[in-house]
Amino acid sequence: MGTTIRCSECPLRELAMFQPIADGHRSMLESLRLAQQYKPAGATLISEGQVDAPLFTLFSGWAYRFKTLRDGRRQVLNFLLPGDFVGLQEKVADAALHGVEALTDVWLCPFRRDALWQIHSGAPELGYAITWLAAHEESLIDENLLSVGRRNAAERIATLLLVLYKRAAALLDSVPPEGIEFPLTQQLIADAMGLSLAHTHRTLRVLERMGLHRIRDGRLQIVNPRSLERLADIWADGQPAIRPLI
Amino acid sequence: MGTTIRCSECPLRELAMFQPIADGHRSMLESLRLAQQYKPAGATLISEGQVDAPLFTLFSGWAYRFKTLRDGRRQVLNFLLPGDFVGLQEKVADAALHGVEALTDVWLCPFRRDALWQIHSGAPELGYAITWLAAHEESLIDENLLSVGRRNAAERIATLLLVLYKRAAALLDSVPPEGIEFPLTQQLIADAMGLSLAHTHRTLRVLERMGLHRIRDGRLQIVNPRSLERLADIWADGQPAIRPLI
DNA sequence: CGACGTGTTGATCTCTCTCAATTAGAGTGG
DNA sequence: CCACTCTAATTGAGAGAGATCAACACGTCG
Repeated sequence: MGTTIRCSECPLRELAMFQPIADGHRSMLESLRLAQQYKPAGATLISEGQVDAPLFTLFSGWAYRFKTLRDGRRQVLNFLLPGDFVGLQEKVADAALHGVEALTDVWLCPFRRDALWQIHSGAPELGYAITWLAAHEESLIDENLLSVGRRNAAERIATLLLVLYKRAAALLDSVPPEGIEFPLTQQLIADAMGLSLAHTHRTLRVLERMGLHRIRDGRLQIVNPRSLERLADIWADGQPAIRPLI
Repeated sequence: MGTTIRCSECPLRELAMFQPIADGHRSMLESLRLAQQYKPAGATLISEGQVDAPLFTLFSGWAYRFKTLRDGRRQVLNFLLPGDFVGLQEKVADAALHGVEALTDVWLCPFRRDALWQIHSGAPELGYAITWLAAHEESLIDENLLSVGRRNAAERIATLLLVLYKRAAALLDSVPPEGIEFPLTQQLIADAMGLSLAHTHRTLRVLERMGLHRIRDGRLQIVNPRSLERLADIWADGQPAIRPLI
């Protein structure tokens, strides 16, 4: 796990959820890429206000984007899973308008600073894919905004668990009976859903007691998907069948 | 106001806030464009769940994107002003995940369904601009999510007024003393900030009594920008100096 | 072993919601 | 010109979801 994996051997691409890519495009990406980087859990990947932020694809592990107010109140904007493309927003602003932090140990595939333009100009298909990814991430945030603005605590948490479960499960060949890896702390759930820690905890307890889900040893099981979905009120399951990977 | 304005004579482009564009690109856009469309205030531009949603640039007027829950609770995701590019998200999903409604009478510059790909493949600079716009809109929603998740009612409303004021003012040569056009109802402000109508009204009153702003006859004046900014706790004023226009 | 992070829980408080009316202005039809 | 309707703004009273504050438990780790 110390050496750089070549794009031509990228295991992420093996997954059915990612679009196939032409060999030419694959090698182009490889030429724009730098060596893979490892960062431990808790590491800052992009700091709020950072001027020359990196551009990378999350290769493994979980991370999250967030914003904070001066007095310390923090809002998690969304969670990042393998395959997510990070740093786009920094390219439209002088400085990063949000921070990104590793939630677990992560590996990144960083790109050269000029990669965004190189990709657009050299491979329109991939440029289109980047636009796609940007629009897709926005749709995730839209869903979060709906949660935080209009759902009550139980509904918010049900929605979050469900959405994260589906996203994480899509990256697995099959979901083990103990459920998926789920590294979120209650504080993080609270910060993502605009709730206090205490209320998040109590609400989590209620859902668990109702037999909707279970979180044990850093793993999440969805016990009663039907009820959770009814609570969350999600239609259009949100998860596209297949997506690009840059 | 009944005839289609040619892109080569587009008055929006005259504004300093929009990037200049090469003649070739301008004519390309023109070839991908359909006739301008007028829609009255309240018209549905894209309905939630719509399958083959249009792609357009808002030419004049205000609109907003929103999502609703089955029981009718509604969350406004963001407001759209002239120059905003709409319908990108619909291209990454089978169906529109949100609705778009005209807030005032509007004029649209709709594009052919295949325009997105044509632009990316035929003019990478414009493809890049589209990615830019997508990332920029996401940053607006990030700010909204921070508001709704972590700011109290007064802070939320201060933030919204300030941000909308700046965006709208940037589209004007100069701001008249009566302030900018401001067509939002209190219900809409409530739905955007995740508040109830009653509390929105009371909070608006408080801010006005404190001498921070004034809303009269559909116009918004910022009376005390300093205090509003302190309340809103906005750094990095968020508004890029110059942006693309598709 | 003490420090620290995370989970857990009780008691209290308050911001914001809900429900209910009332007012004001614009538009419509007779 | 006036009744009628509708939308948006306005306001009061009461209720409640969720915040805040304060402990305590438990496991890990240097």
